[in-house]
Amino acid sequence: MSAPRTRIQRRNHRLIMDAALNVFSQHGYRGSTLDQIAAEAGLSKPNLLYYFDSKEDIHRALLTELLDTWIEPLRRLDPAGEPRAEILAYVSRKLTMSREYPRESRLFAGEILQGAPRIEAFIRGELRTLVDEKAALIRAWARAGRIAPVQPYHLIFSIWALTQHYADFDAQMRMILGDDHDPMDGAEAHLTLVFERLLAPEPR
Amino acid sequence: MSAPRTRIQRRNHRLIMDAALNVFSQHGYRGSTLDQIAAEAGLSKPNLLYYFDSKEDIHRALLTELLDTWIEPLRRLDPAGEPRAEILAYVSRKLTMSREYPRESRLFAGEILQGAPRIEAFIRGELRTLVDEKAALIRAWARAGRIAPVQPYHLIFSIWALTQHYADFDAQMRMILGDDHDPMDGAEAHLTLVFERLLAPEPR
DNA sequence: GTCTATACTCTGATAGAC
DNA sequence: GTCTATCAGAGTATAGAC
Repeated sequence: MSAPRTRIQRRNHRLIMDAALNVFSQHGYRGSTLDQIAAEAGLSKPNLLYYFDSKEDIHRALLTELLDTWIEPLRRLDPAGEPRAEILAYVSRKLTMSREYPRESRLFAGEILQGAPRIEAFIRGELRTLVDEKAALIRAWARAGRIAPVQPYHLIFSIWALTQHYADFDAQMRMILGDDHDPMDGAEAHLTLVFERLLAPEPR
Repeated sequence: MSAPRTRIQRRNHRLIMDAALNVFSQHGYRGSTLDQIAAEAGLSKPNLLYYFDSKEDIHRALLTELLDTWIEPLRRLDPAGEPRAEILAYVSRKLTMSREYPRESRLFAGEILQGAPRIEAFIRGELRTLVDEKAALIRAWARAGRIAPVQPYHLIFSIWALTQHYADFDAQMRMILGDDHDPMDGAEAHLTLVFERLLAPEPR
C-alpha cells in the first residue's frame, strides 16, 4: 500500500502500525497473528488486509521505519567533539531510546535473536559501514591518548548491550526490583560512571 | 513423561530436547512447530508426542533444566573471597556460559522479551531472593571501601547485559565483524577492563 | 472502506496398524 | 516404540455484499 491519503486512512494506518508493534515486539513474527493485531487495533481482520497486502507487509513496514531511526544516535557521534563527552552523550542518547522506544528495541532484539534473517542486508550494509567508521574514530581517539586504550568494537557492543538491556530485559528487572522501583532509576548515573571510569585516559 | 529407562529412550529423549532447544531458542514458543522439532530430531511428529505429552511439555522440560543451571554462577559469588576477584570471576563464569550455552541464553532472552510469562514464578522467587542477597553483599563491600561505590542492582544487571549480549546478539556481531572474526575474541579482556576500572576502590 | 462468509493451509494432537 | 492416517482448530488470505 502506498502513502495513505485521507484522514481516516492515515489514522487507521497508524492504529495498525502501533498495534502491530505491540504484538510483534512481544511474540515475534511467527508467534504473532493477524487476529491479535486486529483486536489490538480495534479493526476487523479483513480491514487490516485492506491497508496492508499481508502479514509480512505489516512487519516489513514496521522494520523499515525502525531501522531508519535506530542508528541515528551512533551517526551523531562527532569526530570534532571532545571524545569522552561524545561517547557519554551517545550512551545517553541510546538510553533515552530504550526509555522512549522500548517496543522498538524489543522488536529489534527479537529479530537478532532469530538470526536476523529479515534485517541481514541492513546489518551487513548500512550498519556495518557506520560501525566501521565510528570504530576507526574511537581507535584514533585512543591512539591520541584522548581516551583510555580500548577495543573499539567491543566498546560499541558494550554500549548497545548496557543501554538496550533496560528495554529488552525490562520485565525481568521489574520482577526483581519489585513494583515500587523503576529499573530506569539510577541507570543513567550508573552507566555514566561505568564509561567515565573505563575511558578516563590517565592510568590509575 | 517420567525419567526414560532404556538406552534408546534416553537417546531419543535427548535428541528431542536438543532439537527443541535449537528451534525454541530461535523462534520462541509460539513461533516453533512440532514439525520443525521433529525434523530437526530426525523423528516423526507422533513419536515426539510419545516421549512428551504436548508441545508445552517439551518447552517446560527445557526451561526447567535451564533455570537450574542459569543462576549457579551468581550463587557461587563468595562473601569470604576478595571482592574484586570474586566479581571478576563471576563475570568470567557468565561469559563462559554465553560461549558454551548460547542457545540456552537465547531461549531465556526470548522468554524475557515476551514478558516472562512462563518463568515469572522463578524470577520473582528464587532469582529475586538470590539477587537481593548478592546485592546486599556488594553493598557491604562498597561500604567497607573494598570496591568503589556502585549501585549493586545496576552492577548485576550490567554483568548480565554485557555477558549475555555475546550469546543473544551473536548474529548481529558476526555480521558486523565479518566472517573471519569471532565476537568472543577479546571479549574477556574487554569485560575484565570494564569491571576492573569500575570497581577499583581508590578515587582516580 | 468495511463487513460477513468462506476457502485453504498449517499445526497440535489422537487413533490404530504393525 | 514407531509409523500412517486423520481430525479439529487456528491462521492467512480472498470474495463479494453493502
